[in-house]
Amino acid sequence: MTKGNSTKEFIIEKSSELFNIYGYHGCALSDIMEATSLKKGGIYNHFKNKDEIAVEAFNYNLNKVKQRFRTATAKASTSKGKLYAILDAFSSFTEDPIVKGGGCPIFNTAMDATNTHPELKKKAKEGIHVLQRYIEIKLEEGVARGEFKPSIDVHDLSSLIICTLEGAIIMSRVSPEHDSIDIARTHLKQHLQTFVLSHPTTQHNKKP
Amino acid sequence: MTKGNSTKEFIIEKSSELFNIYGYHGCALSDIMEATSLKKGGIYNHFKNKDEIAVEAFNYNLNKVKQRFRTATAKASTSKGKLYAILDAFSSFTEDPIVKGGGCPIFNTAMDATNTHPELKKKAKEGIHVLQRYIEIKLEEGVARGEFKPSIDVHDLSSLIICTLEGAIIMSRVSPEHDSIDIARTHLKQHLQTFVLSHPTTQHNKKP
Amino acid sequence: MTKGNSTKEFIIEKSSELFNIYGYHGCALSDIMEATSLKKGGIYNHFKNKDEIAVEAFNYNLNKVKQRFRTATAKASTSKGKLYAILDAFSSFTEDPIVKGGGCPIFNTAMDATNTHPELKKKAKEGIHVLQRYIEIKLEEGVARGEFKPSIDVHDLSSLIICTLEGAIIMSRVSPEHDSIDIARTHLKQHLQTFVLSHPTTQHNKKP
Amino acid sequence: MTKGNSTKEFIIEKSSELFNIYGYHGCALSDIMEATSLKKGGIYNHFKNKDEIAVEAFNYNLNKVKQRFRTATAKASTSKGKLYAILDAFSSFTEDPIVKGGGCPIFNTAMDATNTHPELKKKAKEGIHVLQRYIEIKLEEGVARGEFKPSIDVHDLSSLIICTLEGAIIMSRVSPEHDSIDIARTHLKQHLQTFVLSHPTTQHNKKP
DNA sequence: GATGAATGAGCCTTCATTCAT
DNA sequence: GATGAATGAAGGCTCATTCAT
Repeated sequence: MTKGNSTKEFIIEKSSELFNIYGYHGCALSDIMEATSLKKGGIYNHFKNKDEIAVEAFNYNLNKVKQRFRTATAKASTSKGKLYAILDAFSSFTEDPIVKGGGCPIFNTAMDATNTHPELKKKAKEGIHVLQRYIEIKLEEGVARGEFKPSIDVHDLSSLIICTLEGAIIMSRVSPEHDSIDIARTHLKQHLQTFVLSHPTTQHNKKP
Repeated sequence: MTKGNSTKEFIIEKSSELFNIYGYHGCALSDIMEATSLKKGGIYNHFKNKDEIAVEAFNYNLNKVKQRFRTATAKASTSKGKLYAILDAFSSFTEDPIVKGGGCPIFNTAMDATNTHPELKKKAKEGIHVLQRYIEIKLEEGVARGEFKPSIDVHDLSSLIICTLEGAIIMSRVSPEHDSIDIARTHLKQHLQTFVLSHPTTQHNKKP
Repeated sequence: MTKGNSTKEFIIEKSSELFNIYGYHGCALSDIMEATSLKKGGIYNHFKNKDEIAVEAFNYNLNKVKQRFRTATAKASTSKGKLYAILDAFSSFTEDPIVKGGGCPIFNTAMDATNTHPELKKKAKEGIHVLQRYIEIKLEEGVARGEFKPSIDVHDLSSLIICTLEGAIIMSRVSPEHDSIDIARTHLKQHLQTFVLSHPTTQHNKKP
Repeated sequence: MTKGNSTKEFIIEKSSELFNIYGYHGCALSDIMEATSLKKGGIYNHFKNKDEIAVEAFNYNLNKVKQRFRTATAKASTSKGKLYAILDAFSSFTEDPIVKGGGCPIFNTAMDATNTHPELKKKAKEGIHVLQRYIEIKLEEGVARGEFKPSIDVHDLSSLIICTLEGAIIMSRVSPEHDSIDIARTHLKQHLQTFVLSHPTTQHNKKP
């Protein structure tokens, strides 16, 4: 990696944190300058404008999210294991944040960019779609493997999983003292046990 | 109400939309000037700074949210009816937005203000707490009335309802073409039927 | 005149000099700030951008040019007198500049804006057209009054007068030690004597 | 010619167009980079700064102007022929521009550099002087050869020719739809016929 | 109560230039 | 001889805020 590339990568890394923390409008170039110890010109040598930095920073964060899910599912051999690993991966966003500022960078960007930055919003939307498709595929595989009931609606179920856990992540971000993410995860696991798994493990979930 | 007060109210109304659409940093005073057809001085006569407008605008939106829940639950006579009305009220955020810009203004503000505006974040957090407490009370009433099982954990259940539906509202805001909010609501109703209601109505939910 | 208007007028006056001296790109807002002792915001309260200042500054200078021609021709009662007054007015640009920086602000702007500022170029072009039309009218009047030969081509003659004198003004601006403007004026007067006036005064022009 | 020299020459060629089109302040180094497909360093290897490029670019254009006059006069054998060729050469600036951007690069630079770039202004002034001297010499030769009247003032006549035609060239640049250059040329030829040539050809010029 | 004029700080971006590689 | 990375200064413009009127 040349010096230029590593500097560019460095700017993206730092910016990816700043944008996740402060949002697009809340993160000024002067913040990036300070975080990177570079001057304006030094930054603009690598990007044609702030938008380009923001987009690349988003891609960087998106990859980190994907990576976390890939790593999590890779460890499991069964579809059930993979599905549970996905739930756990979502939960991990709270204890072990993907990026400084916390929460899920995809949803953070989605919220930040809606109504203010069409290009970034589009990227975030695509990110959500990728995430949902990732879960759908795991569900389809489970059905194909006979682990999950053929009657399940993979679209609806993946949507439900994302909404429930992303909602909980946001709530945890605002109220870290609450256990919203655990509640959400526990609930979803119970739901999967009851309605999705072909051969549910006998267990006693006390939480409704 | 004096003329001054009504002008102030007018500024708050307009600002409440702008802040919900663009966020704190994304909404400039010049936007408020344009929306109100007032000049700088005309606005600063009523507020000491932008923060004060933002806080009052948030309160204004928070009241609208509360009002919608109150109106919804008032129509129902049973606890189950009230609880279902709450779920429907959440869903209504998408078809019939509380405020221009869509979504839930409490969560919108929470996302926008975390890491950027401590005072506003605190207000949003309190708003979420009020919302959760409101649902808890309805659950407690249902238990007291024998409609809901005494075994339910009202804290966990209220948390789950909010996370699931707020997550879905955000997803709908970003991807309006998805039916995430209906999926979430249907799921929660099925869950309530199965695990919360003391005397569930017999019904055949096909969706898992 | 309100304070605002007088400030705006003041900015235009100062800018009209700066733009004539340095051109559009050569005159920075900081120059206008210094010349007016105002800060950026104070200037932008009166104009929406630099272009608007430049256009109004051009109009201001254009009016000064028109005024000089009007004043000059007003003193003469015959068409010949008016025409000669126009030639003298052009010459006066050199000894008694219309605006700081010298030359003719219309042609200065025309040169400055061609290829760099379409809107300003258009204004300058219109200014030249107005100037030419002004001379044409004086020529037509002279023909109508029987002072000028009916055979003259007012378009060609007005074009010739402007080109010759504007060319000389530019040359004087670059080489003030040369008498190019006098040479041009003398030549044109001789030409008018010989070819335009119906009843030329007998005189002995020694210059070819 | 070494590779370095040819690169330098290439930069000058490209820059000479850009400066003629946009002027000194209007032509950024980034424009030269784009036009030459060279990077910053590649340009600064050959010039110590932008000024040096501008000066060499001016010289380059000045040479092209000189060349056009030399070529034009070389074809004629009589002084009258050479003088008329000079007038035609001026006119050719409009139909067949010396350099992209049109007009006369000497006067373009003179207008651009007055008040903004002393060194460049001095070069332009020298260029005008060279041009005037060139015409004076042709006039003197004509007198010596008995073609032109001995009474003519070569200084005044050369000044008149330049002013008239350069003024017309500028006017053509701003208003290409006008025939200012033809009007100017026709006028000057008639003037030469009448007042300069020792043995004028009988002809009937209809234009005054 | 509302205006308009003014400010200072900050915004994103481009400038010409330098220099190690 | 050419590059790419970096800089400091300056570019035009918008920000939230103040205050005399």
